[in-house]
Amino acid sequence: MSIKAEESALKQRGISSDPGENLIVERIYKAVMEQRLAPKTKLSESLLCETFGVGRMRVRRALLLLSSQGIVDLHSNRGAYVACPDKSEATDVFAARMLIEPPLVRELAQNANDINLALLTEHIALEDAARSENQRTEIIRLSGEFHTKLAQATGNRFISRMMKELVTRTSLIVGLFGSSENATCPDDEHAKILHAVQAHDPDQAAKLLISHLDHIQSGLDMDSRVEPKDDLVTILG
Amino acid sequence: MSIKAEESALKQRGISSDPGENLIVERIYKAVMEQRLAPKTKLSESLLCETFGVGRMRVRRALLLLSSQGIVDLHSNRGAYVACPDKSEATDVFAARMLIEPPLVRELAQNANDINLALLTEHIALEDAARSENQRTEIIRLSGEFHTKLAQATGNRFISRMMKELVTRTSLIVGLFGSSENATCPDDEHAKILHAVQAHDPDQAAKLLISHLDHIQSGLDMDSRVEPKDDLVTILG
DNA sequence: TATATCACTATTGTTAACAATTTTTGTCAA
DNA sequence: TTGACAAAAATTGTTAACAATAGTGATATA
Repeated sequence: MSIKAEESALKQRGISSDPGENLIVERIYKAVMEQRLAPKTKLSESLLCETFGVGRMRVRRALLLLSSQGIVDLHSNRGAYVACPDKSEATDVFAARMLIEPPLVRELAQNANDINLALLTEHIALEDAARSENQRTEIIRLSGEFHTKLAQATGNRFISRMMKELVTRTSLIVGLFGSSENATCPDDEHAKILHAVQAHDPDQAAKLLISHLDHIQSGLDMDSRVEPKDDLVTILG
Repeated sequence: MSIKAEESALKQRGISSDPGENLIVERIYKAVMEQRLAPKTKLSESLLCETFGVGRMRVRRALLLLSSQGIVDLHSNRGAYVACPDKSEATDVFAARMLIEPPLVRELAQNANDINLALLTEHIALEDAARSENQRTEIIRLSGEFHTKLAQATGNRFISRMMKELVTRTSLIVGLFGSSENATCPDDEHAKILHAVQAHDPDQAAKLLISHLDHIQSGLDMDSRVEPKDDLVTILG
């Protein structure tokens, strides 16, 4: 299905009236979230044009947007590359999450909205399903998106956007520095956090969240390296 | 001084190797922060091209970046307009700030870095100066930027970016909904917050910050309206 | 006078050709 | 073989012409 077709399909449902580079952005975002696109992978304009069946203008706009979200780096006259966070950025990302997420779940535990909590329960079911079927990329993506959905449950668009950005960065970081074994944290931690939220226990929710983040961070080896690989057309298709 | 000249000047100092639409972005950002650019003001491409002496491409890239930061809204085939937050967005902005800023100043109060605190002291001096000289736009901008600099004092680039975005939005909101009298909060509140931070008193710092935000928010009248006006060339020059 | 329609203008969106830069390739000499 | 240099190719950056759309005003009609 071509981009244009998808776009007009969305338009009919009234979902998107804005330019269609969002689809390119979303696909690359998803590929990064699933760690199918390794850091430093080059995203050449011509390749993306062919892959998505779109003109160069769209691709360039998409790359600019992705760069403003920190997902790709633009090097003048040299093109776009998947962002490659270093140790110091990794530190910042986790520090930021440690700052924001505890008050976030505290807030949720206090002002629980049943509908949104139901969505989270549903999400955890998806995670479990993916885990039991051993779908690596799904597990990775859903695992990150749990935190995004926590933020969405507040109903606050700014908090949602911030968390989405931080989670995406985290995905890059885990891909870069994560030792292969715990790339997938063997998690019921998400479920426990959700339970604490549902039990209206802010302290417990915050405590579990902090140890969850600690757990993820301590599973990183800041001296690992990974090489870009694979075929872009396959990855993004 | 033309954009190109400014840009190469920056380049020489090694500050910016990326495309020069950043300068356009920064100028519009600043104009918004100083409430010289009212919400809904149209930012036409041709006018911006002339104003900044730049091609259409640069302008369009700048507008796209500004839209990704929520500073302008892009309407398909109709152009770019300064963002006009509604009541619900205003609520979200303050809720987000209430969530993030208290832990932020707590963190600062605990891990105070003398150099960064000195910068904040300096900033407050600037605010005082602007106030005593009655420089309206300076006061407004500096007043907002105090919070941005609080975030910068953490040394965490993500926290800084988030706060910068929230503060910018706040500026738009205060411009829209702020009753004219307290457009400038008669502030020693910033100084008090800083003192609490310097005294390593997280609780007090957080408490003062919360009441400060409450103060700003309660000074808003959610039924006000403002009309776009003035000459863009003057505003941005 | 009010309203609807149509042509016109102004503005934005898109494309394709061109320019500039980087990367690669090939050649030659040490 | 290695290194430096130069030409060629590939890629990105820019510009300008063209297409499409929305806004404006005039005209005609009820």
